[in-house]
Amino acid sequence: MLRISKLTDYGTLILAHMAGLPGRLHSAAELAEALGLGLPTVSKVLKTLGRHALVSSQRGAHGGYVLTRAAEQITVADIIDALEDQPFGLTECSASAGVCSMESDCRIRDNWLRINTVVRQALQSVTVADMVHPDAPSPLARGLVSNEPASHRMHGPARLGSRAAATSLAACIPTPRADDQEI
Amino acid sequence: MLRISKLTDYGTLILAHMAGLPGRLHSAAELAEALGLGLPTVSKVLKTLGRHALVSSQRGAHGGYVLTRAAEQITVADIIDALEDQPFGLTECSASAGVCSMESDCRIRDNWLRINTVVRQALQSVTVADMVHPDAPSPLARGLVSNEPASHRMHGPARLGSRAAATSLAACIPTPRADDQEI
DNA sequence: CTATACAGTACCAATTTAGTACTTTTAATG
DNA sequence: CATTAAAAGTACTAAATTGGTACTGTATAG
Repeated sequence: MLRISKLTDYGTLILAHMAGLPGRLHSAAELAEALGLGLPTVSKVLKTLGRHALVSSQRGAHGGYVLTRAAEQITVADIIDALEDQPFGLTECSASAGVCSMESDCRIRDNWLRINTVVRQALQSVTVADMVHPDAPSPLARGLVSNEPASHRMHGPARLGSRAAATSLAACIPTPRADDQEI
Repeated sequence: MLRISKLTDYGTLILAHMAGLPGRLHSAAELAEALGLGLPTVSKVLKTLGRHALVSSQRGAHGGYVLTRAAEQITVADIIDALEDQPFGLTECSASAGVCSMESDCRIRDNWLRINTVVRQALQSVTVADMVHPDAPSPLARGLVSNEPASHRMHGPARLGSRAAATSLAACIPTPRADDQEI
């Protein structure tokens, strides 16, 4: 139904909460309490996030979890990759391969692959840090086209400068059409 | 799991196939045969598409379905809206309202709303016609930034010229980050 | 008036997802 | 070194969603 799973949603909540008090250890119990979620559930999410190296854990008494990277460097796409078990892709045939039945030479598939790319890029453009800071407008809102990206965006590795011309999603409004309805 | 349902996928196949032979009536049986799908399933999809006015039906002997609009004016977003029963939105709280439990003042939600918008725009930018024509590169691929949009794109209503500066999704590569992994 | 084809409803089966329980391992601390 | 706090791992149950089918009704062409 084109939804992320609840666990993934919890993941964003948990990481955002942890990002609010950086450097500190957060026990699963503390997070469950703060977010109003069940302890086993929070625990499960954190374990998975740990397995994907988004948080690291300290076992034993006074243990807990910490973010392994700065909140600015954890994207929504990362969280989805960690918590959704199937590989990313809006359709089965575009996520995996060779499942498409027949006919139409599957030009369709090519289009899904492209759509996937765009969707994924949208998800990669939002970080946990964006979720936390109330003041800073989200990257989707602020005009990133101005060649001065938000400062906290600077210390990520691999910022392909080559595509600097179009870093804004807000500015990226593809031609809307006919029955433009509310979201 | 961030997937569209199979029925929605079938919907794109069916509509694309119909778009290949425009003006003609297509019976559910014919489509099922051509696409290698079960007749009841195809029938179900077509009924739903009919209810959402993407196809119209002719009952009785030699009846069948036709597209109600030009293939250029049916977007992937339209198909999703018709066939997925829940309202569009990547998270429950961003699709509906007032389900968010507590805490964090839900700045999170705002961000999801924005992400939704971008994703939806991507889905709105691809039409059934794009799925069919093998030669014409998809709008996601071709550089729409060039101020001459593909001709078939012209007869849609409401083409907000004001945003003409950035009509390309391909050009819209938001700053990629750290662990850029394959899709 | 019969055959064909859509319309609607309801149902069943299978998959996915969410949440829970229980056991094991690790580390801090008195 | 025993106790306690906390994560790790595994497995299971229950609920929700999805996909597919069956059956009954209605319209139309010939």
